[in-house]
Amino acid sequence: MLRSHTCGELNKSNADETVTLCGWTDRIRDLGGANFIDLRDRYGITQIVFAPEAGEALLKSAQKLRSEDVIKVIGTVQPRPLGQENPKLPTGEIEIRVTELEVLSKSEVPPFTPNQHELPNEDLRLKHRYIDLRRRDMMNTLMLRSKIIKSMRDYFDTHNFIDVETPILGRSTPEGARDYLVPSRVHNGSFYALPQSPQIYKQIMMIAGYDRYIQVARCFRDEDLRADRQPEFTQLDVEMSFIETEDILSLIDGLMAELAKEILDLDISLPLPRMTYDEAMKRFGHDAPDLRFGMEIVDVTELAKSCDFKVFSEPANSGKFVRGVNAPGAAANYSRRKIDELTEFVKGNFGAKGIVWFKVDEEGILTAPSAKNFSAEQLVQIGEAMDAKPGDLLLFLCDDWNVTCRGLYGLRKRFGAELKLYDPNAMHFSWIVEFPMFDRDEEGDRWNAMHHPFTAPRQEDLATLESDPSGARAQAYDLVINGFEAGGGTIRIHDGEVQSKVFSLLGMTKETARDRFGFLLDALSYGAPPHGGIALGIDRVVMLFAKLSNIRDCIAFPKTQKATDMMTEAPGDVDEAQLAELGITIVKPETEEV
RNA sequence: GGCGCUGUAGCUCAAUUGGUUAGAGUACUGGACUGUCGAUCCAGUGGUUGCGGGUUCGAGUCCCGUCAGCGUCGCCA
Repeated sequence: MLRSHTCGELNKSNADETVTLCGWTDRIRDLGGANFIDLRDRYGITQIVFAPEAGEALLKSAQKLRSEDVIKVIGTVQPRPLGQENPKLPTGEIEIRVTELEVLSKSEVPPFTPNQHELPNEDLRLKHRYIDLRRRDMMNTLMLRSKIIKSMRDYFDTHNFIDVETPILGRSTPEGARDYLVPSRVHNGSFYALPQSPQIYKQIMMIAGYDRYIQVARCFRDEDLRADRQPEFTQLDVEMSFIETEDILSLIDGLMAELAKEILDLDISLPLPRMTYDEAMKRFGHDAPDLRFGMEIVDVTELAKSCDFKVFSEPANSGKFVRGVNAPGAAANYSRRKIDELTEFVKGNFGAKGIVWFKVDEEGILTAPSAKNFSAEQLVQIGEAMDAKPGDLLLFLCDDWNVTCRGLYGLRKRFGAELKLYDPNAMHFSWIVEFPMFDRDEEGDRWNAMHHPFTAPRQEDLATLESDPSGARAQAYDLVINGFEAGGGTIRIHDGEVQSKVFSLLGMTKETARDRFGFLLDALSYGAPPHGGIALGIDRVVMLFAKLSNIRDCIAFPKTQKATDMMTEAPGDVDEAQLAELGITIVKPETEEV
């Protein structure tokens, strides 16, 4: 070891010890006759002092040090002079009187420093990630991530789970997200696919009799990025045999309670609240609602049917919906111009036609340009339905179910943040259960699996599965934290007959099913236990526990929105020879005529 | 693919309705300073205003295109 101690551990009890420290020079305070340097490593900061007593030469060489030089110093631990302690540092009551200095590595002038107050632009941070990762915040986050993953592993180990690694090079499956493909050299023209999740492997582990499996698994999906989505991400993948929905939920309940306690010292009461998918869509317009605040959606379609205001009555009487939200106390701060902005927001993002709004005045009366279209009684009824109080702003969308859901979800989310309707430190865990088995294909009248084609329907929906597919509910569940889908899973079909029914509803013939999932169907036919599982998005869990607003900040080397790595500049070109070996020719896209 | 925000010194930002030589803090360079801790003080270097076009007597500012980062919709079983 080059060092005897780290920069975070020395205190008064080490007084007079001779120590050797290594680290990066953080802040340098050169007073001419004496030089104070904050020496930094992962563990903390220790002040080292170059005093004239140690010799002119030493002081001179210390004065040549600059930001981010890596040095080794030998010196004695001394209590700081009275009144010179730094209460901000755990090591603040001591300092190191340096007797020897060795520069291990000189640094160029860095484009930014880990201690600066204003964070540089994100592209610069990503390009020089090795400097960004030196920042205390990043170190804390990555250490937190490590701790969370260790807690997860410990929890499942205690519950008798086996950690099994599954292949990264797999086979492309046609359902779901786009695959990342890897060309085969040995089989020119054939490709491996990187796993979107270890879904099929973990089911096969169940069939193989490993009844409790976990894996911290890297997953890959070639889809567009978001603040909470990266093309490669990490899942805590779990699967169990001989269990029902209840077993998975209570297992994960226990994990969440343990994490909340260990990481945040937070007591959460179990079982975590549960809400059906239908209820979530009705009350919040989304299957991952942020339940840290209210502002629920209210359906006033019935009221709207009988009023003279065509914007309300026409959609209401033609099978569409009039639904609204109450933005509490927002009337004063939302001018016509700001409401116009909200209108553009729902038009542009969710395909709504516009917003009908009312402000509630001091007497509790609804006022708006469109109010003249309503009788006084109708306005009162609307106000009551919305639980309107003086100063509130009521916003309505009149459209089909999906547009009202999406638009009001968007408005609710926006108001939640703008009106600070929740404590940003609050943590709300809940389950959304009973997802539909199928949803309608956008183009044709085909059914799509809402989760994946191996998801089991609820027992009580088995009989009507084929007669009423839209009413069939799945044994599927999502864990939602603060409005983020933190995980999701299902109980799987282990019965060949049910599986065939589902395939045929999805428009798959026996032959297609066999072609696509033959190996799994084979496996299922050789003695498959009832099984199910869940996958938690570790990046998102860490983001939420660390109170961050994007998952890039809890990933050491994340990718940009265009899925590039700014540090390594991946993806990059490869040699012609490499391509030739793989039998690949690049077809340049035709340049369009101007 | 659509929409939006951002892009000015190494970094973080400013620059009035489009108007003189594009400023400040910090970093950097040099100097002063023996108790600092976001050290202080003095001086200095540092600019293709992302890139390309256009409008104009004149563009950091307006328009068009383009690139990059971020947010979001589509997409993500």
